[in-house]
Amino acid sequence: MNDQGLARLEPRDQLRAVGMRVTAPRLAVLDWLSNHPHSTAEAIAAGVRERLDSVSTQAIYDVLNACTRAKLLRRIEPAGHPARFETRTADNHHHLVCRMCDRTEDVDCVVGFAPCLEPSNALGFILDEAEVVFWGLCPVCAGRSQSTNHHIEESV
Amino acid sequence: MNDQGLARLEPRDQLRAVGMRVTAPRLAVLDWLSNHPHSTAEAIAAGVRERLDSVSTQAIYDVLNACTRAKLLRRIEPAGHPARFETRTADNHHHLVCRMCDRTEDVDCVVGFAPCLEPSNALGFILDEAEVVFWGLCPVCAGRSQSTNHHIEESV
DNA sequence: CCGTTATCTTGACTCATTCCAGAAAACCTG
DNA sequence: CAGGTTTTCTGGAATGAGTCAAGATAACGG
Repeated sequence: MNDQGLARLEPRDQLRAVGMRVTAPRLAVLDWLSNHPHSTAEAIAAGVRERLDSVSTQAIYDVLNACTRAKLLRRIEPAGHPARFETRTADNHHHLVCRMCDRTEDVDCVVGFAPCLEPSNALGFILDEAEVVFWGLCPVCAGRSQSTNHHIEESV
Repeated sequence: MNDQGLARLEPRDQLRAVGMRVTAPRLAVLDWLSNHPHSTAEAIAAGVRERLDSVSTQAIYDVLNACTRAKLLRRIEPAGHPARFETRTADNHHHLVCRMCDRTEDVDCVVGFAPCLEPSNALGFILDEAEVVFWGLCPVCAGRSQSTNHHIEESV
């Protein structure tokens, strides 16, 4: 079973495939994330509690850590933000993050499969991952900040 | 005065150039960082206290934040690690981080000046920075982990 | 040298996350 | 499908990195 295959399974079978026990909190977390990628632990906890009505915060963190270790989830940690999680683990894709509203979106590799995985000079390091975060403003915030600036300019 | 020029000035003159007051904690932090790039706030505090014998932790954070805002310093925050600071701010270079010992080194842009600053599809985001972190093992840790594995294989 | 204003000190506090010990539940086994 | 093992979950305390706030101190501009 390769990673690509794993992603197509139901949460229940994904857990079985990596030898993890099937529990309600795990199913709920995986299910929530498949519909709400890039959620924080807090948002996931809120979503999971909507349908399980009682899950400890610690359980959420345990589930996220166990699934990340088992490669069912991927954790991203944009500078200055709490960690976010996603179910898309099969490829080394990257992220766009809005500096204003924190909206986070996927972007495919810039150059073929592993972009930039060969830096100009690796100084002897043995690399296993190239993590790329593009920072900027999402279309909504870009529009808003422009109109805000406009407003400020007018009122000065 | 452009950014390249700033970098060549003494700390005292860098501060003056951006209109900040010259204080002992600021001089000590800038001086320490020019000799110890990629230090954490804690390491910087320790270094600064060696020659100032009394600086509050809050002062260290204030200095780091003020200088980062003024672009005299750049802050990098590798996932799962406390923030690190460096004086090299004139270019958009990237970093190698060792997963084992946290050693952090600079690498130049992979492709020309702003590598990857154009993702395949920016989804309408207006980007201002492409942050790249290469994760792996530094030469020392790679050597050590290889000999460790060897040892394990032998002992099994 | 003085006044203004930025900076520093001290100490409380937040946030995201982890650690711990015991209770509960999932899986294997017969 | 009951019993035993082992993993996972609960509840509560604790951690690390960093921020907030109020008053004391010290840079700079005149």
